Amino acid sequence: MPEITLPDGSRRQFPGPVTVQDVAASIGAGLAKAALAGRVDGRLVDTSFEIDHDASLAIVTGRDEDGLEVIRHSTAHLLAQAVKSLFPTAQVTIGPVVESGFYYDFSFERPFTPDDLAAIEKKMTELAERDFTVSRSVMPRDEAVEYFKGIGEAYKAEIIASIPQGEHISLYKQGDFVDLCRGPHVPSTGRLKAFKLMKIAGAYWRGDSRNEMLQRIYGTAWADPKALKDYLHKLEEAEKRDHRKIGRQLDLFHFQEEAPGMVFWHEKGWTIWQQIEQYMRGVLRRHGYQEVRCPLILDTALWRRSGHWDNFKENMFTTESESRDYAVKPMNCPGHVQIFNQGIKSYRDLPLRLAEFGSCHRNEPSGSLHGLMRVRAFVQDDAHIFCTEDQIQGEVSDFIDLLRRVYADFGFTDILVKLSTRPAKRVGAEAVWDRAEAALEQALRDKGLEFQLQPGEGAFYGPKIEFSLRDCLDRVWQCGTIQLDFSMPERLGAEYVAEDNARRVPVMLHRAILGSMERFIGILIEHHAGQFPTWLAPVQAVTMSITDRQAAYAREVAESLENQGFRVAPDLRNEKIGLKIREHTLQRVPYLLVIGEREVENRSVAVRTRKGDDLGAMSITEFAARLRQESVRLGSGE
RNA sequence: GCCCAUAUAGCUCAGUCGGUAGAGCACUUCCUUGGUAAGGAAGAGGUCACCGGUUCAAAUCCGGUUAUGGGCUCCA
Repeated sequence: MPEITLPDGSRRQFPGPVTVQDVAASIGAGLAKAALAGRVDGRLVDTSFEIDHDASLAIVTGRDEDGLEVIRHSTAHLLAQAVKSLFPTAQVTIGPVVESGFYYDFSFERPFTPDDLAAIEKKMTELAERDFTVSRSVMPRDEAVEYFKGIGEAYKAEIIASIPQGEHISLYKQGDFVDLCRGPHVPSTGRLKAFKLMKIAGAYWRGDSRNEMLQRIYGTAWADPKALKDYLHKLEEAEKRDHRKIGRQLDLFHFQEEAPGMVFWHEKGWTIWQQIEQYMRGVLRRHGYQEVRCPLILDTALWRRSGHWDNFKENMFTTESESRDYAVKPMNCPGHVQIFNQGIKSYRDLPLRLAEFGSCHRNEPSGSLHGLMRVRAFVQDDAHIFCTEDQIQGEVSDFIDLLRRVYADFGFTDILVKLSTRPAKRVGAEAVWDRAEAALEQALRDKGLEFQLQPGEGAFYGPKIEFSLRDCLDRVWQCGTIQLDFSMPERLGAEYVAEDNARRVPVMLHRAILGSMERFIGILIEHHAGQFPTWLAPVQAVTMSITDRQAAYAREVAESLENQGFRVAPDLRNEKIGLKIREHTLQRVPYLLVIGEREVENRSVAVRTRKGDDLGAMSITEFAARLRQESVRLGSGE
């Protein structure tokens, strides 16, 4: 006599074992039709799952996050079924759910083409309409290995063989297609009615670049056609915010073939850069940093001592002169240690914070370059803090606070935080790593910050906290970071005189707030869709004459505002005011100042915003006050 | 680096079966002096990414290189 407790707290008695489907049907026909899965005592199960004891149950439909996940997972199976049906020699591997969709990796003798993709999608629709029942069965591991070997699915057999012996594994069958899967799945393929295959890509078997390359098909799936349409529309909108597109439209920067992964900054893009750099200088000044500047190339011997040569020599640019070998710096830290090493440092000098807008070059893999986000030549807002072990906690804590204030000034509040711990390839003693990792974790916990743990993802010299932001397509890019380093100071001979007159090696913290200027500007462009806040806008206002008779006054107003430190340009062209408004609006200039006979007479300007709001006529002084209020470099660290 | 795709005017793109390249916008000149998102006319502009091959003939077909895009791997 199982008693089922539903999410609203109501209870239902059943005379004997019941399935999730039965319970849904007992509540209502509509729910029975919408049920995709169930959550029994917290565990996600198929609608065919039989409940034989008192339990809590939530019916999962397409409206739940869980339901959407089930739909996506089942659509991945539908994809595999379609591929096997059209291309019987293709072998299936894995097909998980990802953000807003799913993918499935196949091994096949030739690459899939866009035509194949269309044919596969058509076949999927057909298979969905035939409404195959999706049924679950269980098999001992060894039997499953033999089964998949028997039907020629070598990859599946390999995956199952890596599951511990003696365990039972579950299989799902729809039509004549059988796949290894933990489930749950939709009751039948007819429940899948809003999906689209998005793209074909290569992916290594088991994510290892030494393995063969499989063919990955990405798709998206939703509870209903409207949700699918909304999603596709959202993607189109996101494309309009692409920083590469806006960079061209707003004349901010360009790339060209002779300098792959290296940016040509145009005046307007460089103006934004300068605003950010000046803002950051203010931040550094108020927070006890000294700004320095080191050589761009250094003798290879120094990179050998720092350990970078062993780890990254294939990604470093090198040059040679008068039989001396140099490497172009990929990092600023060895340079900063050289500055620290000048003169004798006392514990009284610590913490010593050296900052640099450090120009770095890294020969990144050609396939990884991506607009401003991943480049080969970039500038880090880098700094290294030399301190004692006792000072770590406070420095890390202060840094996190500072970073969050700076990000807020740029309009970012949604920050992803990750803690990365010791990698396989590393330097330094285990006990040192233990302390370093504990220190970072403690700092995060003290702030009550949610973070994701990434075991094995740390730098070779120490663990790190990463702060990431998302681009217009929700791709995640690391920006800020703080990394502990107990190794490099020793390798490069840094030391200070302690209170007891002994020589000690300082701890070094590597940290960047924005990360790389290039990447940060890329994210900033997408975040604001090119509509930069006034304090960052390359051109803050344009004065526009209506006829040639107002040219002198329009020029005078622009000059007056320029002299007050604003970025204002006159547009005196012999064009209609409508055209000027259109062009400068498209250029996302925050304020458009219309100047006709009336304004000349009153010594005023008629102000229009890029959003189309008419603020009416005001005096130059009044407008300047408004501009001034919006142009102050924001408040970080005040 | 690996897989797939793409490369035509400053930008966005068209170019069928291989027969010496086209549109819109932008640009230049002229007309127009017009009050809140495109006034009109004329003109100029291309070694079809680069190298090689097939062919009487290549933007077009084939091979290679480079770059870009989407993924994968990597990311101090």
